[in-house]
Amino acid sequence: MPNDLSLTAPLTCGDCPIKHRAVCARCDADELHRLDEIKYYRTFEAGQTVIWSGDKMDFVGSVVSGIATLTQTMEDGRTQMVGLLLPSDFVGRPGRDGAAYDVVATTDLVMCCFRKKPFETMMLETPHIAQRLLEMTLDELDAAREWMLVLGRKTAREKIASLLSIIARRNATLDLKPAEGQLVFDLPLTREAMADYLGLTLETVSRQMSALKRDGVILLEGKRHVTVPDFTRLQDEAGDDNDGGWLS
Amino acid sequence: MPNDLSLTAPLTCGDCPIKHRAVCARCDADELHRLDEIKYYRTFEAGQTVIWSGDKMDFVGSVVSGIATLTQTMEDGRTQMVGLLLPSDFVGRPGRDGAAYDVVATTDLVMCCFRKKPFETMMLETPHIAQRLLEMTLDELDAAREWMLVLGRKTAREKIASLLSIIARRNATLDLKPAEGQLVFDLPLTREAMADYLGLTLETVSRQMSALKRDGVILLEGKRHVTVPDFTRLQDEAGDDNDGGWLS
DNA sequence: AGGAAACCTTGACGCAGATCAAACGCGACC
DNA sequence: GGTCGCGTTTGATCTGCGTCAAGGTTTCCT
Repeated sequence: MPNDLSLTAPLTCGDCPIKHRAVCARCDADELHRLDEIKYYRTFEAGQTVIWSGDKMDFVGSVVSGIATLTQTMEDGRTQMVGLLLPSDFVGRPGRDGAAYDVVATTDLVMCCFRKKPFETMMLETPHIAQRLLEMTLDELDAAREWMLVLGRKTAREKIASLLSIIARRNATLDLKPAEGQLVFDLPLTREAMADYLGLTLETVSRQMSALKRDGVILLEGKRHVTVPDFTRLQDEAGDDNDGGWLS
Repeated sequence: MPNDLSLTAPLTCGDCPIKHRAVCARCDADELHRLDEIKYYRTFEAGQTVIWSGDKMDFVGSVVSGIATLTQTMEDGRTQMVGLLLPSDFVGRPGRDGAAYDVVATTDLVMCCFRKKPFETMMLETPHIAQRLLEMTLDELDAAREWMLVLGRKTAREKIASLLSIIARRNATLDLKPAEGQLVFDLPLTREAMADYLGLTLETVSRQMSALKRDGVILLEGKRHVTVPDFTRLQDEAGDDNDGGWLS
């Protein structure tokens, strides 16, 4: 039950400097070597756009470090974030030429890219890669659908809680203070980016963050440093899609 | 640019009685034959639940006729539809045992099913199937993300327009009256199901339908028979994600 | 035909969140 | 130090949609 908008195991490749959270058991040395041959790295500064929606996209790849967002924009300027790319997440779509969304680096970003054509031909030759990619895509689909529930049916406070849960869970290994059952992390998003993700305005996000702090649900030091209760740890049985349950 | 929550080309199989909207060019007779060997049909009545979220799911398959919905429900009863399954759409997830959503037949429904285990082993042996499935899943992902924009940023009126557009486009070949640039079809959803899809209440859906009718944007005969302007035909160049543009 | 159960429409009212507006904190740069 | 710009907070007000409630239609059952 992937509760996370971008919780997908990465494609493994030879010498990427990230610690992959999951490894594809089926990959053998040959495939890794061949992936290494067609890959290269790109770096972006915070705020830079990686790809514009509609642009020709000649690579696929995954995030090595930093954070990027996928957003859609309407003609009148309303925007909705449709995905959050954290380290090890995959971007791009074998078989499609144009990008479907804007991809923007919200922090400094390093991506491990594969040129699309050779990647595609390799996919045709090595079934494992297509199967791995299918698994990852299905996880993303689950995550997108879970987010539809958040967008369609949750209150502002619940939306914030859902987002903080996701980010906290992804960063858990880095910043966990296990003794206290709390997760501590730095928000990698501005209030505006949070609002774009949650289908809210930045003012509402700010107000609800203040409210959660006032109510003692979360701790805020400065604007970005957050402490949230770790419910995956404290009450693990209930399972399901209660997003922490930390609302009143 | 798939503008449609469930616009995916089907997996081909030998003798399904549906007219597949797209055919997998790579499938050869062998594969079709093998698919035929492990498949069977199931029928459901309107209102029946195909699978409950969390249940063990021992098959995958696609819709032959009728309409089904994928919905998620929170503990307190709030529900959000996360997918609409029209004829030729695929359900199920090779590699996962439990169903992630409730699947409910909203009309009488015929499904063409494949037992999951043999389907999976076949997928391992025939790469084309995994690749076809990947394409379909990527289309679904695009559709889900487009729906996130609808849920997060559109007004009630726009949401209704988006939904009617999608259904009209899927049914276009059936009910098109090309001379007049209009699409005519019968709504296969109750007001409540529409509300669940759009993140609204059924009252709001009803009011907005009445308003669109009053404003002359759509025609309603009875509660279900609808005529909408066909903007994909009238103003095709602008393209993009203007959902018909029939507001104001 | 009568009655019940779905399904749909319409009205009155209230509230969550949007909008408009002002001001604060903080780092960067002169 | 001053001031510019950006991100953020907070307040006042407005409004779209939810909520509650009543009544209408259609279909189906006895």
